[in-house]
Amino acid sequence: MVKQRKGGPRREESLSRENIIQASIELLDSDGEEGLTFRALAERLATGPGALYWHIANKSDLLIAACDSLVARTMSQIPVTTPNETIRAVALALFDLIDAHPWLGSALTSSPGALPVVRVLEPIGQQIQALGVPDDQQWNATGTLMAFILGVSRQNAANRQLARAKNLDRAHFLDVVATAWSQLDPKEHPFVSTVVGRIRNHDDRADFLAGIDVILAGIASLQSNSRPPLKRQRS
Amino acid sequence: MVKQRKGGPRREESLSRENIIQASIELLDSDGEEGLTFRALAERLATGPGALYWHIANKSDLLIAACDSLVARTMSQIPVTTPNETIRAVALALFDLIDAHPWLGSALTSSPGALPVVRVLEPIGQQIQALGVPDDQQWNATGTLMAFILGVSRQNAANRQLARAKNLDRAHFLDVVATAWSQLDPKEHPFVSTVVGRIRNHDDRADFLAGIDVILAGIASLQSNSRPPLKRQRS
DNA sequence: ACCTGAACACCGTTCAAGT
DNA sequence: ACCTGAACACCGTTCAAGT
Repeated sequence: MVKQRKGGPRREESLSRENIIQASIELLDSDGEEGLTFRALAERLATGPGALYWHIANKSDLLIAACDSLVARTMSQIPVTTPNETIRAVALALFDLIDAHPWLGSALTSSPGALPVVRVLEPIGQQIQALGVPDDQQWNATGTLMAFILGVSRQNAANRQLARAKNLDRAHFLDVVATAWSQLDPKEHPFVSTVVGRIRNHDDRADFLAGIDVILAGIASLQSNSRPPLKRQRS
Repeated sequence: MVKQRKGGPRREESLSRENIIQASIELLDSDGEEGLTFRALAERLATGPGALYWHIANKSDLLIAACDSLVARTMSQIPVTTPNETIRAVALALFDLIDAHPWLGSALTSSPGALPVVRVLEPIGQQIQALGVPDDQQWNATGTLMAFILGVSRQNAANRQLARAKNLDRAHFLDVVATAWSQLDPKEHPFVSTVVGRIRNHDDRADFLAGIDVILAGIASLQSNSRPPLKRQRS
């Protein structure tokens, strides 16, 4: 709406990488992932689309930078208590962050080895080390947790964006799924039939925490057994 | 290349939904996710882009249909043995399928309650029931497994598509990540520093199976809550 | 009923030209 | 050094017009 240029030659309002990143976050939060276009961003910053390319490499670069800005701030605020509690805190913080900014989901997916992912992987790995997990199992334990945390958070974000794109609220979204599932043949879908009733009032956040606890229990039980409890024979 | 029209008026080659879906799969497999455009698809089928809309609703509809075609075939071929072995077989089959067709990753993400997901959820839930997990924990156990399986498979697919887009093979891709991680300050990243050496030769498939076993162990240990979990797993 | 293909309303990115 | 904005090479989707 208001073009900053009008007011006067304030140096602070000139284009900069940080400037552009913050404007991108606002745009992504207000208009969703497909709301971030170079034209819309340029208009908000009262410039032309080409000018942005002086400060950022491309759209992927911009998305990762916007993502890292939020992830860095969030992860720096996690209190460290016991290992399991800290892992739960990191997991929940990321879940809530992605829930509040669904576009983070795809940003994290498309930059697997980049800084944002490291900011989550590192504290979880440290707590796995603090739990006393043997060296050769640390990667397995941490990777499993990490995959679960990112997987759930991203699917949650995707659901939210999907509902938004179709102009459905959460209740309607779940209703569509529940209705579809209840029309399946119960003989062929005994499991889905038994859980379909719980779909409408389930709590994504509670389910997420329960999953974290299943994995933490698995990590603990693999350690406490002197012999490997789940020996695989063949694929 | 060859326009079917030339040959003659073969009725079998006229446009149909099934026709379009199979051509889409070929296009997605050969050219990747961004290779599927209505113009390219129309050219391959020797027609115009508008004609496709007579048979399919939109691009999302097309992607889900193509996805379901592959998932249905794969899931129908899983042999049912013991619960844990069957769960591993389902998980591995989906992992390998998405690995071979990375575009399945986004197709599954963008249709959470749809048929393709149900085809995986149902057999896993059935085996969780067969394991004797109590009713009120079945959703938790199945959902945790499902989230992990889809999460890992999708990230794997995303990595593959990322590497493809940058014209990197797997070795180079891992090298980029390993190099970036080894340049981080080891004091601030004690965990990442210890695992960076194993990045270049890790096996995604083996890591995936190890994660499945962690979760299965967690499910087993949560069931026998009071006693130490020394139950034999081969049922 | 089914197909055609031009047209609409967009994209990300580039680049000669400006200051 | 930094910005402008037209231009390029695309998209998904629509729709009047054809058969």
